[in-house]
This record gives sequence, C-alpha cells and structure tokens, in this order.
Amino acid sequence: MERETTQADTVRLAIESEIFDGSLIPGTSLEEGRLATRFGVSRTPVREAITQLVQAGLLSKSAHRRAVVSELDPGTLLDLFEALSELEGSAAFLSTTRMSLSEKQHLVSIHESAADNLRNQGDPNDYAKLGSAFHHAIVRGCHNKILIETTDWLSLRVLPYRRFQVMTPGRLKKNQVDHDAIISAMVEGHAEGARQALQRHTLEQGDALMRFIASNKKKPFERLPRAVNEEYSV
Amino acid sequence: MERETTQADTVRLAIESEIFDGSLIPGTSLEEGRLATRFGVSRTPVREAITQLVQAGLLSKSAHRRAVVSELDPGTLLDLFEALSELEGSAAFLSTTRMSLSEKQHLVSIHESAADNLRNQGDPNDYAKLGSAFHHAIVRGCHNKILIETTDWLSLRVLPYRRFQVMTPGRLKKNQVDHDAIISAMVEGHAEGARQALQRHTLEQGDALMRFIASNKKKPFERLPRAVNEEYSV
DNA sequence: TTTTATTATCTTGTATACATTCTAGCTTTA
DNA sequence: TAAAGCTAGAATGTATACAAGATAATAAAA
Repeated sequence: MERETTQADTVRLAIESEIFDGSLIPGTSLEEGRLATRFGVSRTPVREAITQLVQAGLLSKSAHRRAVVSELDPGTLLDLFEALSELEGSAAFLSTTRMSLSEKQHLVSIHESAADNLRNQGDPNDYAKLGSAFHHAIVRGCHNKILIETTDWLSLRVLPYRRFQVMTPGRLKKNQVDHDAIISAMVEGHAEGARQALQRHTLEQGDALMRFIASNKKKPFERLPRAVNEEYSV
Repeated sequence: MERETTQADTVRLAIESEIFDGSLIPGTSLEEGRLATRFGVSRTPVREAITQLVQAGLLSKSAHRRAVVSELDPGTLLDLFEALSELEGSAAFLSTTRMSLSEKQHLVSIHESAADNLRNQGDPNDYAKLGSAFHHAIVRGCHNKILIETTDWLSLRVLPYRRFQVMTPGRLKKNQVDHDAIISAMVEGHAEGARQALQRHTLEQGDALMRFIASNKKKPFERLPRAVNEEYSV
C-alpha cells in the first residue's frame, strides 16, 4: 500500500478542522489516548499531530500536562488583530504595484460579487466568504511568500473566534464601503493609501469582533465551554 | 527524579544552536538514528524535536524522507528581509508612543555603547551584538506580544545566514548613522518617520547580506556545505 | 559501456510496553 | 469543618520492536 499522506497528518487535519468548525472550543483539553482510539491509530501519530499544532499556535501545552485548545485572552486577541492589520497593510502597499492584471481583475470580480450579494440581500455566509477571499487576494498579490505565509499563520489563530462574528446589515454596508476605498486606492496606484485603508479596516474588524465577544461573554460564553469540555470524549 | 525540561526540548535546543553557530549548514540532512545515539536518547524524542523544528521553519522534511536544514534560496531570503523590514517598521511606529521611559533609556544606552565601540575601534563582534540588541529593544518596545513573537520568528530563520556577514568599517559607520536617525525620529515622536527609517535600514541590511552571499558563493560556499555534510555524523 | 531492473539494506512511520509524573480522592489532623 | 498529606489510578514521556517505504548496490540487458 502506497501512502502519500502520513497518519499524523490525517490526525492533525482532523483536529484542525474541528477547531475551526467549533467542535473543539478554546479551552478544551485533549487526551492522547482518547484521540488515538477515536481515530483508530496509536498514540504516536497523535502525539506528533499535537506537537505540530502546538507549534502552529492552535494548541498550548507544557511538559507532562495535556494539550489544550489555545484560548486567546482579550489582550492577546487585540495584539493579534493589530499585528495582522500591520501585515495586511504592508501587503496592500506592495500589492498596489505588484499585482498582475489578472490578479487585479480577480480582486475586482470578488468585490463586485460581494456588492451583488449585498444588493440582493444574499446569504450573509456567502458575503463573509467573499470578504475573506477579498483579503486573501490582496495578500497573495504582494508576491512575497514569507509575508503571505506569516499573514496566513496569524489569520489561522483568529479563525476559531471568527464564528462568533454576526454580520449585521449595518456592518456589512460599512465593510463594503471600506473595501471600496481599498480598491480605489489600489487602482489609482496610491500604495500608501491602500496600506492605511486596509490596515484601519482590519483593525476595526478586530475591534468589532472583540466587542461582540465581550458583550456575549456574560452568559453563554462563560458556561458553554466548560460544559462541552466535560462531555467531549471518545 | 523530577524533570522540568523534557528530553525532546534538550535535543531541539541542541540542534537549534548547532544551526545557529554554523555547525549544521543549510542543506545538511539529519538522520534520526544518528542523532539519537549522539544525544544518548531514543528516536522518539529526536523525532519530536525534529517535528518542532520543521514547524519553526528551521528544518524541512517530507514524508518518509529525512529532515534537512532549511536552505533559503536568494528569492526567499529577499522575501524574508522584506517581510522583516515591514514588521520591524511597524514595531518602531508603535514603540515611538508606547515605550516606557526606562525602555527608552535602555535603547539609548545600547546605542551609546555602540558609538563607543565604533570610536575606540572595539571588537566588531561586540558591535554586531549591540546592533541586534538595538533592533530587539525597539521591537520589544511595541508591547504587542504577537508582533514581537512574529518578528522573532522571522529573525530566527535569517540567523543561520547572518554569520556570513562581515562588517567592514564603512558598513559599521553607515549602520550607526541609520540607528542615529531611527532614535532621533523616536525621541521626537515622529512615529511614521521611525517606521520608515527602521524599515529601510533593515531592508538595506538584507541587501548587503545578500550581496555578500552572492559574491562569496563562487568558491567556498559551493564546496563547504557538501564536504561538511559528508563528514557530519555520530 | 551504459542503462534499466531487482534485490538487499537502511530509514522512516507506527504500535506497544514501560517509566515517570501528574491528578484526584481519601484519610488524617488541626 | 477545613486543610494538609498520602495513596491509587491515570496520563504523559521514552524506549523498543515491527512494518512500510526509500536508497543504493548489484545484476541483467541493450
């Protein structure tokens, strides 16, 4: 049997997606043995997967203690968005002069699809996807592998919290206006303007997310994680 | 026996420092069994250390192949310095308004020590250390854990190549003038000026390093790695 | 002689067993 | 009753054994 992807990879991807789709809530602790039996493998590949996820920042762990799905306190979450906004701003600056014609066209088409969605009151989930595609297209446009990789890495760590974001109509509108300004700056070749526009935009997204989390922390957020933590097994 | 640091950590740190001090040259391939016997442990902690270093970017590896000390092609090295310059620039921007008095004093004292070293023609290695302390102090001053962590991470990946950098008197002088400008901008509260000054400075450092590597690649760089690679064992 | 197959050896990936450390529940004591 | 210490159970860290894939050397064929 020829196997290209190793079992450790399979386990890592499985845990990763469970973190992203919310099955594994930040704060949940993982037990190697349970995971091993659950995925039908031995503890060895499970441990390897955990090691990788720890290095990626999605899990935290110290010696002789079980791994825990990383919890971001408000301060760290703020830091994350601030850093991300700087990186995305830099990417926008570089992308303004570096994007190819087809890349620009792709970016514009994403933006227009989002506008359509907004006009026709389409699925907010679709709008959210277009939104992250918009950011992603700009970042990729800088043609700097390291900058792209680093930005993706930070985005990954925010992902588990994005699902709390509820898009109100007002926020969607604001979002679209921001994107308008970013695109305008880029097509007019105002690199510095594009940097500032995207930077501020990402920073505000972070603020909005944090406010939402803070306002909903009162009841459901305080209780839910622990309850699920107890139940999570097999 | 109570052990705080695990054997995997010990092995990881050992490999890490060998990469940094040049004993392990980029391109060298590592064999788990050899490393295990060399460090007097089993393959298990060695594998864990390798997994961590792969995630950190210092090693590269694919399934069923041995890990290799990451080699940076010129393009990637350029990308790295560009990304690093953006991050350090952002840090300088934030640090301008966020550094405490004692942090500023520390930064200035580093700068003055460097000036002394230059005036008295001190050890260039000491000057290099003061230089990286200077950068580090500015980065830490931004008080953003994520930004600091990310900058450190990128710096780490450049480290194996820094040892090729030979500081000529002219370059040292230029370096000090750059640092002067950065400090001036910061004490005067010109955050945007500080950003641009540090960004350009780091970018130029990268260019200088790349030119040096390119000019010395002709002979010693082509031959040395392979020779050492063969000999490296036990 | 050069190139392609094939096999032997070695290396990595995974499972399992054991050692060490932590955790939780109980007992003891203030 | 509450707090500290101890003991039993469980989980992590490490070693070893085995399986599966890669490497290299040898043999066969062009």
